[in-house]
Amino acid sequence: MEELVKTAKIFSDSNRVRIAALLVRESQLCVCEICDTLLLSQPLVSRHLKQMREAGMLSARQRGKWMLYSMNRNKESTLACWYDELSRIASNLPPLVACSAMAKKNEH
Amino acid sequence: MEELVKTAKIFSDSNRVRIAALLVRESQLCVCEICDTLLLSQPLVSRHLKQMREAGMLSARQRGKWMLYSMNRNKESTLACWYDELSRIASNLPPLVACSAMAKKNEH
DNA sequence: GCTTTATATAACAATTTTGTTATATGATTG
DNA sequence: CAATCATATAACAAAATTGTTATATAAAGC
Repeated sequence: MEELVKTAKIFSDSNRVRIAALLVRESQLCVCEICDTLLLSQPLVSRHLKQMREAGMLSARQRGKWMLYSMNRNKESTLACWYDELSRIASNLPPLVACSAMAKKNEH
Repeated sequence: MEELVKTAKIFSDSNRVRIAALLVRESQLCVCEICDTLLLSQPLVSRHLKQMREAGMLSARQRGKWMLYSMNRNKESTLACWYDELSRIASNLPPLVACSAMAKKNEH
């Protein structure tokens, strides 16, 4: 039951749902891309991401000064049944505001 | 999205999850059966039931002085994917403490 | 090495949520 | 019709959550 409640707590805030949906759509994003796309403050996004990471919902890996976040596609978990819904929500979110600094870095 | 967040808010509290699971298992219950089975205070259960009813998750019908609550099996909604999980949770809940007064009434 | 950039964390006020106690309502029973 | 029983609601304190502003950390660029 704790697992279900933990997952539900994450999705009980609409900003976290938007972040999750965006990550489902874009696969992998740095913090500033989420802020710029969803028009949310950086500390707020960082904290939401921390909560989602603690719930085992996403993983982070460092790339230079950027932290890249991506959803954990965990088939076993309660999460599975959310993905269709998240994809649907994602289609109504604004287009990605990509991180130009990171794009430039990646050219090298 | 509001629908998903609303449903998640309901399941973000473990007492509401236990109430939902019990209702899935027992089909229809009065308030005092929920209180006695889950060892929760009556006002707390009443308020949780109100929240769940407002979220469109369950229906109530009056029978004498009892209010009988039951889950809405709404296939279309986000709810569908929760039922398996709720059934599993229900199997770990205490056995039903039935309302003896209502049982006696029903004999007539 | 100093500055800039990306992210994390801390500290705070405002709001929401939970669980309790007390009380109201409304049907039933004696 | 007075007392009782089941439920709902109100009022409250405690705890949790959100969003903000300010600051810390740590990598990169110049």
